Amino acid sequence: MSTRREAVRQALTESSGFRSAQDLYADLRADGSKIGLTTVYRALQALSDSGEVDVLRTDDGEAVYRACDTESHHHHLVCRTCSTAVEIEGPTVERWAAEVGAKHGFTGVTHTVEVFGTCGTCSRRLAQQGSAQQV
Amino acid sequence: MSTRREAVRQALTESSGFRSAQDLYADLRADGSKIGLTTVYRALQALSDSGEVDVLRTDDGEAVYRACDTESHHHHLVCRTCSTAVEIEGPTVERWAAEVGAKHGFTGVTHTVEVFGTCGTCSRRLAQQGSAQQV
DNA sequence: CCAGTTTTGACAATCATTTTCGTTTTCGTG
DNA sequence: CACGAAAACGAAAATGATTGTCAAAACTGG
Repeated sequence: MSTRREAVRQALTESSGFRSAQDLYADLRADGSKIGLTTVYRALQALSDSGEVDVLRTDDGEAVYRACDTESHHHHLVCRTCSTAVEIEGPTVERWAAEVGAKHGFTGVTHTVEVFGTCGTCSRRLAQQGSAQQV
Repeated sequence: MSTRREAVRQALTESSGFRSAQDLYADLRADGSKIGLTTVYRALQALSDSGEVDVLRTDDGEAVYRACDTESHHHHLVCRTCSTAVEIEGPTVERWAAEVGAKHGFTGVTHTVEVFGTCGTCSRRLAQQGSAQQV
């Protein structure tokens, strides 16, 4: 609804990867916005509550957000270097998780699955830098 | 090596679920130990570096640890209520993750997979409380 | 333009985790 | 056993992301 929240959603949409609240705040300020950090957090909270953005935690516990194309259940293939993410479906995994849960008598089974790696672009760039010392 | 680290490992082994550093610190102090919080963090850091314990992040970003039976790659089926965890293998998932990564040109592909649910014991208890109002 | 509600943002407060740094233990060696 | 270096400790301060507080600003219907 509000303009601010829209601005945050917009900033998030401009990136194909996951961004942290602090990142987005920096982006928006860099673009000249006078938005406050608190508002960015509030907007992200609202957006994730409504399912409009996906959230996940980095290894050091920081929350990162992404505006995905689909709001239906999916997972991500994330580049460790540039953080770009590809949305992936995994019917195989969905079934597997449900079965594993049931087999052990668990109810209300859900799961989190994220795949990490180095995307093609970053792989090539890193390989070049590694061999030719082009810094 | 050190006695303190051994105490932390021990405290962790006594639980079948994931515990946070703060939890373990409280446990140890409750048992009369004079260990410091800093040491608990250091021990957990060392233990996870050496692969002796598994770490994952809760939804609110807190790090939780578990002393698993095997040091080889595996995943967990975790109870949302009591945090008890079962170690699970998922050859299907391993293959799937590798394929997905390769298909999109990613290299050095890894993945995180955790399954959550309510374990049988907790399910029954919650069901009873729900129907009979036995609080 | 006005009273009331919602949104905002500066600043303070939280809380897990990390650093810092002086003290205590552990250990190898003479 | 004694001694000094190195490793381990722990209390307290620092850090950094996130949340709470609260007064000012923007928006609403009338």
